[in-house]
Amino acid sequence: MSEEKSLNFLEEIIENDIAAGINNGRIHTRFPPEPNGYLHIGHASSICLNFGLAKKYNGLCNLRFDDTNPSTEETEYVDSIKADVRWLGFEWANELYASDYFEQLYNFAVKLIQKGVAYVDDSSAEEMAAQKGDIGKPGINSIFRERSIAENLLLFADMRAGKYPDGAKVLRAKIDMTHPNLLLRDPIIYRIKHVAHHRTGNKWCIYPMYDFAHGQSDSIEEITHSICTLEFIHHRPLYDWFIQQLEIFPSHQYEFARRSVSYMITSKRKLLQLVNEKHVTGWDDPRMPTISGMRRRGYPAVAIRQFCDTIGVAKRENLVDIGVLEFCVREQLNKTANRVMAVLDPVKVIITNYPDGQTEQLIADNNTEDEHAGTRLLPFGKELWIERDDFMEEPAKKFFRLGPGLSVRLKHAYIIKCDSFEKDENGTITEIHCTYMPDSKSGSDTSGIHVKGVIHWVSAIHAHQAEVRIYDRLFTVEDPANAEGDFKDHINAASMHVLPRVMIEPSLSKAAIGAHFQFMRKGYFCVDTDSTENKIVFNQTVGLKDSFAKEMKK
RNA sequence: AGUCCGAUGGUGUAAUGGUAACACUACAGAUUUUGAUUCUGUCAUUCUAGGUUCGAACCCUGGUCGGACUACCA
Repeated sequence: MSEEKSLNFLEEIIENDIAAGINNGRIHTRFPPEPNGYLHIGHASSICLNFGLAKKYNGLCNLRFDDTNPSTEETEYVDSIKADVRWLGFEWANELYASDYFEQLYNFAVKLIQKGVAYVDDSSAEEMAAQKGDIGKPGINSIFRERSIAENLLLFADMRAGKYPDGAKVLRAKIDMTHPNLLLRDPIIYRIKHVAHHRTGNKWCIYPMYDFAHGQSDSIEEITHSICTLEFIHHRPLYDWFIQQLEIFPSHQYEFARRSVSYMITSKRKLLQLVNEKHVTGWDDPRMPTISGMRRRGYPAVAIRQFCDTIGVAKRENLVDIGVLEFCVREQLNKTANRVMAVLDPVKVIITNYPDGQTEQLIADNNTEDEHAGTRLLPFGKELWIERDDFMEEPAKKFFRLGPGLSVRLKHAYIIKCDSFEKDENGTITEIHCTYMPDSKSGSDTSGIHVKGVIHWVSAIHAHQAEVRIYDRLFTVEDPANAEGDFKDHINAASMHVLPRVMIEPSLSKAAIGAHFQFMRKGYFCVDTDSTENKIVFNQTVGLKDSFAKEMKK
């Protein structure tokens, strides 16, 4: 009964708050993306946290789009974000938009003016920057700081009415130009932008700054625990100041360290660059760390959730080994993916003592890890395709596969022995000649022969062809965001290999888009969205562990 | 320079004043009709100097190191 799992620091805060009766034990979180890009693995972490916490403590979690900058935001992104959150397995209590609060936010600003703690400033961006001071050096007051309340009210109304061009005026909070926290040196809270908004159209020509929208949006929604990443820690005093001045619901913000994963990049700006400059085929390129990319690559949602859970949450910087993510993916797929046979790099095997033209149907289990997975029929014949690297002309030590005089088990089928082989003028093996042991058939083996190696194969006359895309990490360095030079200098030029002529067993030819398989002894693969009626395309999701390859490297 | 945040095996996370643990990785072995899976084992950890205490990863003080902050972005 006492399967006590330790709490992370946020759970601890929440449990303490519940125990103290704060908000009567009500828990309400939110996931607040800006719709200016696709969600990535870092967002997945935040989604799992916010939705997960709400679920664990019988609370609610909103999906709120922080859409305060119309220049960068688009409906396409809204749609993709909703799809990704749902695919990850979460459903929001309310779908909300900061833009829904524009009128209320405007009134909040008016209230600050009336209280004498906000003013309209005509200074240019350069002037304000100059007056701001510096780290460790106090700023100086703007000459517009002491305008009368009446004048500020009038000016702000005129800003809304569109009487001024972009950049002519801003509304600022009047706090303290000498504050050690730069964010409290009279921050801008409204700016003029004659730009259409993806939801409000041309209704507004002034837009609140993120800092004047985010905290109040949380407050309006009565979010109890407003969870965000560490870089917003300096903003908290500002949000608290607004809440206090406006006398509205006191949401509390808590910050955690964003999760970095090795060989990945999670800057929306940089990801957008990869897309725009065609280093990848799109936001959902299977090499991208986006949720849509990982989905297309074949990572199961449950694996991503498990990953987020495994790496936990804390406040220190981190760089999580991508191997942990791959482990979670393999662990899920091992339980769920049906086993099939596909030969990625084919070489012909001819079984000389097998009758010409004969075929037989073998029974193959789909997944021994899943007792409900069932079996399928697998055709066998005289000519087979096997993997080129399952044959060695001069077998290495401990090579348990095919080579002159060596015997091997064909999975689900017979034991064969290699008698001879043929090469072309380049030294490439073209054909391998074997004999099979008729009494060694899987399931009814009476041969008494024991072989150590088992290889996969596909019957040549029954084989279908497929394109398979093999992926490697997108970057060559562990931490591309912090590596020397531009992050694009570290793009892995060989991050994708296309195998145009892979031999697949016939059962695979009608697999549905998105279906997961284990290609035995090779890895996990899924059917790509590029597949058509006549051509099926597979993505390699992740390879199998390969202790033999590791051994050979030594 | 100022303010704030952080520091536990190679990596990530626990231990909340009482034997430093779990996962991944690495390594070794067992099982295996996937060199997969599974199972067993091994290596390896509290930034530093003081203080409080019977007892400190934990509390206090100083230091060191790392990070964040100076957009009409979020």
